[in-house]
Amino acid sequence: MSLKIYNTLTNEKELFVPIHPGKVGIYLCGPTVYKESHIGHAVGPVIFDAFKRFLCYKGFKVMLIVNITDVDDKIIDQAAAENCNVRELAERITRQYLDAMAQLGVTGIDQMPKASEHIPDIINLIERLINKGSAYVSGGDVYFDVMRFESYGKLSNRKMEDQTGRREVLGQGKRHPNDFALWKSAKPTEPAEVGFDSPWGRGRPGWHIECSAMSMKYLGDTFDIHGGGMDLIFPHHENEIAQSECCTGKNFAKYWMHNGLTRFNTKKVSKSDPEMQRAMEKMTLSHLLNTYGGEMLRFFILSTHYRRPIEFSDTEMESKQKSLNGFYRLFDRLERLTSHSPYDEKQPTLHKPQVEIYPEKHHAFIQDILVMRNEYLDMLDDDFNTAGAIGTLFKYSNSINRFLDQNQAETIQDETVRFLALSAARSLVEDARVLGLFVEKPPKTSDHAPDHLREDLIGLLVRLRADAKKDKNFALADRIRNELSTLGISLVDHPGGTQWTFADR
RNA sequence: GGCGACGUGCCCGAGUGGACUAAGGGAGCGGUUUGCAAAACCGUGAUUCGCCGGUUCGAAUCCGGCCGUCGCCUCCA
Repeated sequence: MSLKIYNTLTNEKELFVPIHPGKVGIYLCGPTVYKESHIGHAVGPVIFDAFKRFLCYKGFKVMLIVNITDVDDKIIDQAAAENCNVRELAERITRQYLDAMAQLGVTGIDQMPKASEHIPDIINLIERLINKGSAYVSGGDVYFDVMRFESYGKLSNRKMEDQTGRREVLGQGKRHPNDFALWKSAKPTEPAEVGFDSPWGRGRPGWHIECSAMSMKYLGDTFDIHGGGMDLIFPHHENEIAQSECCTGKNFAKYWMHNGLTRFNTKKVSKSDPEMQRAMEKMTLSHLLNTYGGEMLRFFILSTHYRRPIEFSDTEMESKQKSLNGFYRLFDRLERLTSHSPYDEKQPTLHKPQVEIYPEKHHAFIQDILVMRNEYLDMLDDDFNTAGAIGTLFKYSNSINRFLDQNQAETIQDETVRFLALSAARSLVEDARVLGLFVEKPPKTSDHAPDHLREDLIGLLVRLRADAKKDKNFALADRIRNELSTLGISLVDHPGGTQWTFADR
């Protein structure tokens, strides 16, 4: 089966045919770095990282670009509020964002261009637009002239007439209310570090132009897929299309993929919504990664189809955590049985030609697994249905556990059964890795163990030893004292009880 | 006001014309197993997919209307 994806431009599921056979260029709109990133900012990168892995699995050579918008009004405002340097703020937030991406296993981004480092490209693009008559200078500002782009509104299905109903406000020096800034002149109150020299005086780029400049720089005038959150369709992506296509005279992106927005209490998670601000603490990436870990968050995001809204809540996170643990337990079970880990790439997966080498009574199980592999990949081919694909991963897990139970794998030493199950689990892991799941074995020790755990455990042993002494089981009592001693903990009995100390104290 | 999305069992969530007698997960209940517990496994749950009409041999799935929730039109992943 071949890949179909839903294209916002046509409002249809389309067969995916890359512009250049075998190669795919993807541009995803990244964050504006002015406040700590929240769960919503992880959705796009996780989905597109997983999508890239899937495309690579299918044999495409993929270039994935995610931008960082580090020149923007909001960064200036926030820096002023925090009384810090604009560049420093942007860099700090960017570092946090990159750290979160690493924890989420987002490894597929080839370039993360920053707006501030592409000012010449942006200026060049604006100049071309002015020369073509699609943009005009007004004071120190430059505006895009939407009347010059016939198909303005083709992405968001908006008609020009509809627009004027709500906001009649004709911006300072704008010819049409929908005209948007390509270049904004510097204001006297703004800090010096946010200004750049341009043919129109000192200033900085408008919001949409950096994405046009950077996407075309890295992927060419026309590229395969442009992605982002659904809230960007208008005006951001609409404006990107307008300015890019006016400039080059060519189609901009062939497919537009928009992910659903994350909600909390049915409302969109947003940095700028004051009501959301109060709940934001538990939705920042740093908090979520600390409490749940990267794989769990990734699993959570991919458990919903990308075009749907994700309903975030702690109870749902906990529910998902439990289901994810089921996979870990299965992997542990196989490791106990075979002394090999399903994470180990040297262990074989299940393949069709292998069927005959196993006894006939196991053929049904093998068939089962092979069917699931196909089902899994079919799901991903159908508009990248990761939710459905993860559903089949659960079926895999159930099937393997059942096979082990039925063959009493723990009590009957049947290496065929055990290693067949291991191979099946290896297939599961390999399939999951197409989405970037189960790439690495999670650490066994809990990072969240409280500091007092060590003391509590010693206390427990001391109490058990007291019970042993009461039962006159002095052999056990002495053993506990001796073994603790070799661990550097001395136990000293007093009439009132037992006192323990670390030997080095 | 304009544009758009969504409404599936207790919760989450796939399915978008026939294999749906609606996947899967979490919770619940009953069972197998177990010294006990946990885990695992088995069984159980929507005669029904917001409501009302229509198209069709056939609809959760297409069309129309209504209700509800949310998003965009100002900054947003």
